[in-house]
Amino acid sequence: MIRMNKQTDYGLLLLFQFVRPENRGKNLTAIGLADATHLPVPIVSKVLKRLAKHGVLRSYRGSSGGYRLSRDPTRLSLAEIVGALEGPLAITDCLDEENGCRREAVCPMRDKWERINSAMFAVFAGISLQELAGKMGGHSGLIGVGGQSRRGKALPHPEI
Amino acid sequence: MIRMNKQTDYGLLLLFQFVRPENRGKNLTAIGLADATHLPVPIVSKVLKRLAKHGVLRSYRGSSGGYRLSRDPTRLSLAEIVGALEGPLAITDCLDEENGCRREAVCPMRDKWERINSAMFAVFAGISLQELAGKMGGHSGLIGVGGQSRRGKALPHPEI
DNA sequence: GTAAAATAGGACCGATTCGGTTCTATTTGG
DNA sequence: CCAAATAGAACCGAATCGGTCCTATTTTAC
Repeated sequence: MIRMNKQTDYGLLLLFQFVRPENRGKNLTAIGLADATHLPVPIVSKVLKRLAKHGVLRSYRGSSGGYRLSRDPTRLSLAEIVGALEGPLAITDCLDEENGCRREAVCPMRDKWERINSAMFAVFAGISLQELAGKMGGHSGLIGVGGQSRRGKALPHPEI
Repeated sequence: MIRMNKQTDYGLLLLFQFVRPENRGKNLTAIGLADATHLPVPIVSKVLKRLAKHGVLRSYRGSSGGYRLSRDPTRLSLAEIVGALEGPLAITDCLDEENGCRREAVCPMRDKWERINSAMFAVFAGISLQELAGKMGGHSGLIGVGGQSRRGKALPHPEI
């Protein structure tokens, strides 16, 4: 019922690379990351661009360019990352100004969806990239979750 | 990032009808529900069938047949409803026995996704149909949410 | 100042999924 | 036996997804 698309999956794998101690403070390039993760370069590039566009990564052009985290991984939330890769959370036709339902005053669903969505968001917002990337050591906001991507035949996750 | 499809939306609207006091204990038919909700009959029928197939509703054939809730609405969770309409929660290629990632021992994502997924599930499991259908009176598990369906141009939600 | 290395951004395509419709059983009650 | 109802599957167009490719643009290094 909740489906995480593959690019989100790839994106997290890539972001983990940035958290590795030996990579802290370095610019990582699309090619280098593709090599490290064994993912195809075009995909890596596309995902990185998207992350940069939404402020999760900062990009630097030119030779010796690349990407780095826009912030300390303790301050990058899963909500932000997933939001960058999957589009805005909780866009419902109900809430959409243009096509949306014009019967807010009567519609019984609207406020309920809003509340449910906030609860979901809170779960994601409470998990930092650092926690995700870590060895699950320190307490994380994780209560217990399981996730996905449902279509396509995933490339196996390479070790990071 | 989380997207609820339209049938789930319709499904909840339909289920709300079953919770209305004047409908308690009655068989409600697809045609009757379509009329009450102003949704097209085929869609209503399809959604009801799916809910029945997954045990949210119980169906009765023949004339004077119809549907009713399989359980008291206080004991039907949103997790169950959404699961019925959107398919199993948290099916990831990672976890899929057939095509899935064969590197569980190494893969850094698997347990994290599992935990995140469980957290999401817990949010949905903690909300009953009764709470959703209610006037938001008594305390509900809802912390605050907002939701959606992103494609298609939704029919406006009729009053229930 | 020029070449090389890197990102930016969008077009594109096949495959899948989604939303919705329709048709044919099957069951049940009168 | 007929009518009313669900069961279930096939089907179709449209939108989305996963992935590739191509053409700017920017920046560094020489």
